[in-house]
Amino acid sequence: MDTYTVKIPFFDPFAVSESGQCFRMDACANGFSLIAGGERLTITPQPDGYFRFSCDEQVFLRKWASYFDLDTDYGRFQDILRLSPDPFLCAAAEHGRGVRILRQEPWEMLICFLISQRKSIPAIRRAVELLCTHFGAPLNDGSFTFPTPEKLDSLPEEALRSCGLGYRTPYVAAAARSVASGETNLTALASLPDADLETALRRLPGVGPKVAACVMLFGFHRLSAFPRDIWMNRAAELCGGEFALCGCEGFEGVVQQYIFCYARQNRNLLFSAGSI
DNA sequence: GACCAGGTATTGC
DNA sequence: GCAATACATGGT
Repeated sequence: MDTYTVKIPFFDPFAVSESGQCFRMDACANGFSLIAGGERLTITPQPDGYFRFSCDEQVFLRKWASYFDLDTDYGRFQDILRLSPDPFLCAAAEHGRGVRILRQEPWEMLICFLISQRKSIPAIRRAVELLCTHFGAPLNDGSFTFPTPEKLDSLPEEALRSCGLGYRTPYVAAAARSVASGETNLTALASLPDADLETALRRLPGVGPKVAACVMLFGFHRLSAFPRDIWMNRAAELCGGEFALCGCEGFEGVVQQYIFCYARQNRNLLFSAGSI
């Protein structure tokens, strides 16, 4: 088995797996394992900030270095947030220092975040996994890739519904139809400026401001996108209603991920309502 | 068995 | 415009 070991700053696979941006990354015996781009990858943490990946150097450099966004300087984000006037942002950034914005596939992000609305993260993971095991392509280790637009488009809605999609079933079906037919060309959308990309995504039924922002941030690497979810609203209340994001222009989405992880990890501490 | 979940579309004012 | 409401199903 080929492996490649490399030192990566500002990278914590656990933090990434808990960040809610991906739904197919799990803890395993050796560390963490994920499926993306039609392949499984295992990440084994090593001492002193090194990580061992289950692929050779060439594949890592060609594929995974980009996936883990190694060209982006997260140290700069950390430096800026450390000096933020908002103590909540300082704490969130420190807590989330190992989070990176993965460069995931737009199609997969579109479907995952259509499903995500009013579902808990465990429920999202379950629905996504059912979609993959039922309609994805098998890998040699018994797992499955994320299904293609053509595959989902070929299915009766009842087949989609059986994966627990509920009322989101027609949203997923319409997205599959639009992408498979070429009406929505996700590759072409990648070259649009942020505002036009958002407009195009929101033409799809079930894509509102929050889902569009997630697809932009996690699928198109638009780091300015700031998905406003219930965790942002809860956390913002602790900050007097709104976050002080001045100075964070261009990487608001990274800040959002820091806040998301921090708020969820400390839900009992921060939100004493208890029932959350 | 309530209650809530990475929201959105629709309706009514 | 903006507030209220329905929405399928699963996790806790």
